[in-house]
Amino acid sequence: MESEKIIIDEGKFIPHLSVDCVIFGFHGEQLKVLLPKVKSLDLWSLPGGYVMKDEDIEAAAQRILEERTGVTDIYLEQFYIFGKANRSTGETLKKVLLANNFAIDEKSWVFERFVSVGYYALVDFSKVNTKIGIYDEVCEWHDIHQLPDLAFDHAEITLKALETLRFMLDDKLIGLNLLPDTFTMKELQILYETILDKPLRRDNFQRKILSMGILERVEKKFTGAAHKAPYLYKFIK
Amino acid sequence: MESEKIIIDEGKFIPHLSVDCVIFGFHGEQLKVLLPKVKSLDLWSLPGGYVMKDEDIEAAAQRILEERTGVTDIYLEQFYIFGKANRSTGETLKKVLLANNFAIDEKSWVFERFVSVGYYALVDFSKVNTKIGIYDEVCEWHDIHQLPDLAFDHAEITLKALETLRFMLDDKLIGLNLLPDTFTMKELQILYETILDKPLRRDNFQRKILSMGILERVEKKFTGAAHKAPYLYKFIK
DNA sequence: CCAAAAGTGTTAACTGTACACCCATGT
DNA sequence: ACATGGGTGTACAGTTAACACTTTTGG
Repeated sequence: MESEKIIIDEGKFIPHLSVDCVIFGFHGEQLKVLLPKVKSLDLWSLPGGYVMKDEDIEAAAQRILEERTGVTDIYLEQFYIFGKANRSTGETLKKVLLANNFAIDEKSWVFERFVSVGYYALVDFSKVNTKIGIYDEVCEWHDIHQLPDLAFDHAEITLKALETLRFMLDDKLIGLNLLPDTFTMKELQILYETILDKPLRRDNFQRKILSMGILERVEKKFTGAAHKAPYLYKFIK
Repeated sequence: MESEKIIIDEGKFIPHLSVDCVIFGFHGEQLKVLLPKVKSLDLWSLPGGYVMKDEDIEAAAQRILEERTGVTDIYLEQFYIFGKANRSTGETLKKVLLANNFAIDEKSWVFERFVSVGYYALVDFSKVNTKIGIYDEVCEWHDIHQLPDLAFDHAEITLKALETLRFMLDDKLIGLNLLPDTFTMKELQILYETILDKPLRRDNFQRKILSMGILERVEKKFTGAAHKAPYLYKFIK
């Protein structure tokens, strides 16, 4: 089945440089990561891409995120640059291109050594419409504790992203980016417990969060359950 | 004075990528940064360089640091990647090359957009023998509070390095890398006060540091001053 | 009226800060 | 002996963690 090959315009991009995104979401009391799977291959990887020659790196990350989630203005943070000379091999990428009927130029930089900028993103799970990329068969959410084998050093990148997320969590209450616009204190607590992977005390957690003065009580949420209705909160400003 | 031009071998390096190092030292109760000044131009910048095509980025940073300080195994940490599309201009570099009798290839990537990986390094001031780079006239220590104007966005990079250093200081007692092998508690305290730019209590500082259990008392240091001789400490392990 | 979970008052434990005193040293 | 700075005991304050009680909801 030889058909016309598809050619990528490598001249548009900064050679040897890529952006990889660890996209976190929260659903069903689980912390999830959005992962595409390459067409025809049993190969999962982080959503990533190249940086255009006149594009800010952060803009490239935003572009890649929008392509996969359909969401604009995503919360994201650069967390590390992965620069080991032997961290990737061109062989894997060649398999990907072959499986997708792309032309392979053996001399291209895309098969050589890569430096990758790691970004982590926090998105409201309910707002995301996952989209597959040009090489992908599917793009799915995976439980952080049950990730498939990942290509290259993407498992290491994911782990470092998670560690950074944990480290930064208290600082700025960034976890809110993973929740819908309004939420109960219980939901926020479960989110924190999930990310930190340890139980928190209900009473003290509530006080600590409220003492930051960045949440506003909106209304009561009647769940139909046989207990006091919790308040809904939203982020101020 | 037209002589034979010097040509750099750009093919050795990853294009559009550079490493910039903020080298911290401590001397005379002042926090210092090591800065080279370009020959014939009134232009100060951070020590930096390119990454060879088969070289780990961190190895590149180590190489750049060794070239300037003569010290091996320097403590260094990657702290940020600076990736704005318009952060540098080729014009400044052209002036530098002109002033140094280097050949200029107008089409070279070195005059285009750069992505720079920022590393900060902590060195024992007394072990450093500063060396000038190929474009430099001098390479000198500058007080962090009295920096000259810096080229490109190097002032911003330096500030971010300092902020990161302050943020990380408590975590791992990394400040020790700025001192000689043995030191008094007073010296360590002054170092911390200098970095954090605020006074600390002598008694509580001593207890806090010792409670970390990573310092060992070595011997007393008789200074010849009319007071109790302080202990010398060294880092355990 | 009861069970379940939300919200809050109170207390205990811990940590960090401040003050004090004693010790060693050279003049 | 005394002035100077190092080392440490202790008390106070502020913060965080633990416990307990009250409130609200639907069965």
